[in-house]
Amino acid sequence: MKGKATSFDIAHHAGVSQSTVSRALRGSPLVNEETRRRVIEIARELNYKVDKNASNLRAQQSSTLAVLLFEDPTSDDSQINPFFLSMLGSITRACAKEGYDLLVSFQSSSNDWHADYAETHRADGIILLGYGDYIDYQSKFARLLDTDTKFVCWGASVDGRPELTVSCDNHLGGRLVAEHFIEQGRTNCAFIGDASHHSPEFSARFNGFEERLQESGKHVSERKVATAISTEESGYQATKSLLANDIPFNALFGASDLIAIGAIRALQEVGLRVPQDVSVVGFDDIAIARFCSPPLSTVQQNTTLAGQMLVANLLNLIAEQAVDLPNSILPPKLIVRQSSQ
Amino acid sequence: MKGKATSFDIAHHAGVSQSTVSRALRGSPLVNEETRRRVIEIARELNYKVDKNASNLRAQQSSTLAVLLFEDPTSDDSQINPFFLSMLGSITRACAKEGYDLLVSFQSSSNDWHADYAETHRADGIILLGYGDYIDYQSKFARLLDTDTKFVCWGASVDGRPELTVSCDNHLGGRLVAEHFIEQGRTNCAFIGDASHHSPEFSARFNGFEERLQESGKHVSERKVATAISTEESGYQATKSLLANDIPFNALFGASDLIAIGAIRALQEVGLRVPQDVSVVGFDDIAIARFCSPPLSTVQQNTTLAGQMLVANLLNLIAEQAVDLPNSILPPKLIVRQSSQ
DNA sequence: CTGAAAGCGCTTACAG
DNA sequence: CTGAAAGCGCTTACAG
Repeated sequence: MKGKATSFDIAHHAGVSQSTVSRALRGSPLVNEETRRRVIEIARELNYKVDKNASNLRAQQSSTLAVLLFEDPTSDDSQINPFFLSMLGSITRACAKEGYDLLVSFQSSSNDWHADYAETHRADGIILLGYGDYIDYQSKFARLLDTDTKFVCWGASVDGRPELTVSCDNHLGGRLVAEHFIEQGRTNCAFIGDASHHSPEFSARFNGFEERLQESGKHVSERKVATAISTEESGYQATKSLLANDIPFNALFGASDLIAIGAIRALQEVGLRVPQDVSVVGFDDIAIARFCSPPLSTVQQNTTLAGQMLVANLLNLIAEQAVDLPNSILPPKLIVRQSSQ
Repeated sequence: MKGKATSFDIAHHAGVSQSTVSRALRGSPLVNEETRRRVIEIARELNYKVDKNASNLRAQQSSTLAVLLFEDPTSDDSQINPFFLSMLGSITRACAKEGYDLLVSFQSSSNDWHADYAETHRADGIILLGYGDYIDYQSKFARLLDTDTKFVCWGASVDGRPELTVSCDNHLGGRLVAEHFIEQGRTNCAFIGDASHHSPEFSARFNGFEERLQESGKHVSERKVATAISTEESGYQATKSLLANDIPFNALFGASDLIAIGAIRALQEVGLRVPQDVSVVGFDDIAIARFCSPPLSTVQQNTTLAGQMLVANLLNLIAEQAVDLPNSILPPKLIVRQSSQ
């Protein structure tokens, strides 16, 4: 009878009805403690485990969340941004703590999302992760809202539904970087990333950065901004193109760590020293940042907290409870390492 | 009727029986093509999706695999070894390609594994990932075998069941590193890792390394071996303790990249230059290896292939088909970077 | 090729 | 506190 026992088997052995077995095992108060003990004991002996498919079907919920990790369309297929991998880790832990299983799926952001986890009852809700095109997303969000799918999103905000988003205070993060450069007297700044409205997170970082600079009477010249997606290679190429313009700068803000690391490679390649000639700061604080050369200054996002909040907010949404908006914006923290001092 | 349609609804609209709807949607040949087209069309209109809980329950299988990532008991809770994260990525892709969903769970290797994914029918099979204590694992493997759970394991072999393992040829990997050191005339070697039988992968790397050295009439003195688990900090500490012995060496093999990176930090801290004074090679080729300072030479494991094979072998196991053993050992590849030349 | 029916293994009103 | 019964939404023999 290896791994095959059903609640009827337990009921038979315990001399009670199958309903009672179910109640006892689910911790229902409607069951005598002595009976419960006996049922639990027998269930253990027979190595009985509740069949999740059956209980999910009956209870019309799956106790499972799904995380969709969508990748930049042009990014290297094999390399996932370590930042999101780290988020994935904290989401996994947060789910486990809440007694939920976690389904993981990678999606290329160019395709339609396989968002039918909810519709097929495989998951009660969905967590969306990824840097991508904001404009592109809104229609996909609309489809999710249309099918009444419960979801929360990291970073990109959903039109008119701020409670569906958890994000870092990217604007403040950008300000912190500018402040740091100002303190060092490095105000001839370049920015590598995407300052357009296609990348809400990157542009918020840029806007905060620019805002703080302007408060000091400085600003980032348009000619010192180059567009890049969040990969090392893209950061490298964008910086190369900037250097080709032959316009000097003494500080560079990369919209993500991967971009900043690529930028450092491009700078070093033409003989510029980091930080002596150009001070470089990234964003994310991925594990690599500590170990690259020179160690990278960056704006840290608290992924542990982020994962917990994504899960907590999603579970609230599923339970149809109000989600506490103000707490869903996490504070960034500047980490100064050698690349900027 | 948003997202609520059942197969009966489709049947009603299409003027056929519910059985026919099910057959049509599952691609059964027992259905007229014209009928099928109509059913599919109506299903799309009504945004009907098959309820996975119901179909799983009825068909007694879940089309889901679970991956258990167990972590070194002493490793930092927040940081998962990037190597396994990368494996996780390739497993996720491989699953998707096979039409399977993937559940992810982190387990601390000290605890009992929550291996009841199979018993509760949440997953058809389990993939085990992690560096850990081999001795400790055998009893856990025994329990899985006992409950007739389908599983495959990365790295650590299961007593008497070689077909359940996919791994890198760690012994050959160790040989490659020794060969590289010999070519450079760096044969006064140290090893940081765990050469005991508790860590089968690490000790295989060590044994291959030692074997090749001995073929050249050299060997690793016991006093130049220090034990470490796969974290940067542990590699750092182990190297410190080795340096404290004041026995010189001019080459160091770290059993994993994280260990090697910690070793480099320890070496540089006491003023030893890498690679001029000590040549360093790691194992895994995690993303960080390319970016650390100096860039780390290492033995690359093909995680994409590894993920595919783990999934393929597990699916074979589930289908009760013979698993092709010889192919389950992947070739390692030496990547030479600055840290060793 | 199609339909009526059984049944997967639970949860949960309903009735005591 | 307990039991008999209905039913979650499918898949799949069985009978045409």
